[in-house]
Amino acid sequence: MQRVFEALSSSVRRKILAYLAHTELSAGEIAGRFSMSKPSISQHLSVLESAGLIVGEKRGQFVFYRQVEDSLLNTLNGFVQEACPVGRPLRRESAALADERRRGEPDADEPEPRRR
Amino acid sequence: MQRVFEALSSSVRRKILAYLAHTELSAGEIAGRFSMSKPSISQHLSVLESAGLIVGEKRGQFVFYRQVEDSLLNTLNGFVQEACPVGRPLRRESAALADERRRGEPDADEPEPRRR
DNA sequence: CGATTAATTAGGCGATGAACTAATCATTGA
DNA sequence: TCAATGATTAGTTCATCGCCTAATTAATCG
Repeated sequence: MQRVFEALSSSVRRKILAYLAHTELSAGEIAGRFSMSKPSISQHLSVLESAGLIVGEKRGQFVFYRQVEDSLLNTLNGFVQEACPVGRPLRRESAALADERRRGEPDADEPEPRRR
Repeated sequence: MQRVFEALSSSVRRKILAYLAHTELSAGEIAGRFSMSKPSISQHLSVLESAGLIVGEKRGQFVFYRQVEDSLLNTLNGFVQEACPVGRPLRRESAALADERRRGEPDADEPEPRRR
């Protein structure tokens, strides 16, 4: 999940995903759509691939990239469920928190007190 | 949109959102749950607020933060529409989710990011 | 009015990210 | 086999991020 959000934090990478939304493209074809060096784009592609958002397949001289459809949706879905108010049954932590707040009782979750 | 994804790229900030999923909390209450200085948390809160994901309201001595519910969902929705290969799978996923929720099904746990 | 508590601002510092050029690897085709 | 093309790896530079401590602003209370 960390890698996915990190990957999505770049507008270039989001744009690449948009380019790959409906077709596969070779690394060069992708790079050709940006005013940026090919190695830089290659780096972005590798970030996206590490995040499991796209996959590259080498065919002959070219590497064709395409989206891994499931993972994007699953990740967003997972996040929404965790952090969205209207999302479904509360994550334990948050539920406990809301509950505890109702009682006005503090608690130590994972943090340790900090000096100052 | 840029700011939103930037904000979400930090696990600390995502965790803050999770804490605020079902209740509001003061800056200090939030900071108390992390082993990190208050100024650092304050900075994270300001990033989240700049992204329009949360809002802080000063009441007396305290600043209470809560989520801005709409914007998070709208942003994710906008991105999904733009970058997802098909609109269909989303609906199917959503339908399955709703269905599953109707049955009171426990959730699949957080998937671990894959190695590569 | 001080003193205390909550929170933010300011400034500094190390780590990380993102870009480039140059070099290398792999495949194709004359 | 050798030149050309596609792509990645290596190595460098520069800006930004994220954390810290110290100082400042704002509100509460004796």
